[in-house]
Amino acid sequence: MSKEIATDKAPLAIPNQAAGGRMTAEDRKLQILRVAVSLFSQRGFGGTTTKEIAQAAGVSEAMVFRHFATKQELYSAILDHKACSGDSMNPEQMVAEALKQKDDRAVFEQLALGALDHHECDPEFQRLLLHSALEGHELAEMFFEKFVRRVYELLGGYIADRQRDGAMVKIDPPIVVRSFIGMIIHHSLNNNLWDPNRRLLKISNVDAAKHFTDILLNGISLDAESKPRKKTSRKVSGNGLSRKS
Amino acid sequence: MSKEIATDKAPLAIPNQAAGGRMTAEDRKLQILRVAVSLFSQRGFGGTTTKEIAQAAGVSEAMVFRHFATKQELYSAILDHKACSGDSMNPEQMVAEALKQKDDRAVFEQLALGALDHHECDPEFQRLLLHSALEGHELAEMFFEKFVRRVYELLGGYIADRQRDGAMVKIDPPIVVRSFIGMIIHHSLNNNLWDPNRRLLKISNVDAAKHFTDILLNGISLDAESKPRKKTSRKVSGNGLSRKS
DNA sequence: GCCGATGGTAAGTAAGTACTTACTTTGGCA
DNA sequence: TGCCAAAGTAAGTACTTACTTACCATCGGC
Repeated sequence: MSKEIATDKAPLAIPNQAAGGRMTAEDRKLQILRVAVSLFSQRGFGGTTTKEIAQAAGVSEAMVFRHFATKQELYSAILDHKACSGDSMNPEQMVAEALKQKDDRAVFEQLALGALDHHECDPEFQRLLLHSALEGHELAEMFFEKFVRRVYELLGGYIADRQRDGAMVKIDPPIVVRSFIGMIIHHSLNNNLWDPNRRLLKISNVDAAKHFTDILLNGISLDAESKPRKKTSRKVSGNGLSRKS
Repeated sequence: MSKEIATDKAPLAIPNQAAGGRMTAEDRKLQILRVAVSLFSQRGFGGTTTKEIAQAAGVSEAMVFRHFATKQELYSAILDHKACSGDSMNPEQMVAEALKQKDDRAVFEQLALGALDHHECDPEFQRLLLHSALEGHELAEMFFEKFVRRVYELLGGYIADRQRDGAMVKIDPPIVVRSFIGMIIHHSLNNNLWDPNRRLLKISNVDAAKHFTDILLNGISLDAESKPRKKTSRKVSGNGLSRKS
């Protein structure tokens, strides 16, 4: 009662040909891959059977194994395809111009908007990535090394630069990066996973990017008293646990 | 070659009695539950077999089914136990004092520190919750309703209050909450899932809580020029995509 | 010392599971 | 037209899965 296949016999997402018809090997392989992406992202690797994949693609199980030697190979092919294909976002070129001009607001806002849009139009990717991270799949590690680390270096480097310029407070740059990426990823995760119908917060990506950038750059406090803004890192009083009045 | 049981025959985490010995039903049930928590959090529901659970607990598979009628029931019992037991953190009482005194820094910092510490000493919970959210288990929804929503109401209410006081800029409170929670959860997720050996950022929970609070309250910019701090929500210039010099 | 309740098990079963084999259909082209 | 490589399948195989059944072992009370 819980497991229902998206399509019972009619194949979904046929690249080149009419439903039910015979396809070229390449087209069929791509179609199986796409179907598998959808199922894996919904149920994870262990939760998806090769039979389900075949059914959803409208072919026999043997066809799945003609194109992908093992289920594991199919899974890897998916993550490869997702991670390496052109639709993967490229942070460097996305903010290259803003970086050059040292336009802080544009740097952060564009990065946030790019990530939010990307996650919105390809929510499967985030689920897939989470599944593979939880299952300890090597491809999650690869994504981390090839993408996450790069973003940290890019943004962290820029922040260090701006600190030298005297334009930003001297907090360890990785902490700032983590804070900002945290706002973005967590927001996407909320939209895609926890709260898809936006019960807690309904906001456009553009506005979200703006506000996250606003908060990062300027904070939310207004009373000047609590803002000893100098170039040294601010010291929080004591342990911050019991300040009276 | 990939699946290894934590213990091959010696049971782990025996509550009351020596290994191999006979236990009371209650003790055994609790032990099986604990073992299952560990396995489910590592491999997820679909990725864990009842045989593995039995082996790790040092009993026969039949014992698992004596205490829990089905695998699903065991899973639910785990999430129930995790969500309802006393070790679940209570945000209200955690920051009650700080709220009363309107000590912004203490409110956010204590909440952050509480959450980070909680996630650190019980990393299984976060993994379990993610698995159940991805698998669409009802208990994820329950957690969301009973915990996440409450935090949003608590913090959001406080922020609205402080905005009325003229102490905070007028951004929609849920956005501020999402930003802050995002920093915290994402940081925990990095520590527990993506980067357990802290390659990108090595920082104590106390320091992390301080810095996240710092950033939220004060931002990172130093140049006064870019900070038109008035009580109306700041307007980001144009679309922020191509500002020249 | 034996007895019933309870903790515990060995050895199943039926329904999956990933993956294979031996076979049939089809479309393009010499 | 006829042929053959490639697309496709039905029906397996060997193994694992969640779950059962029928049977022991041990402990406390009489």
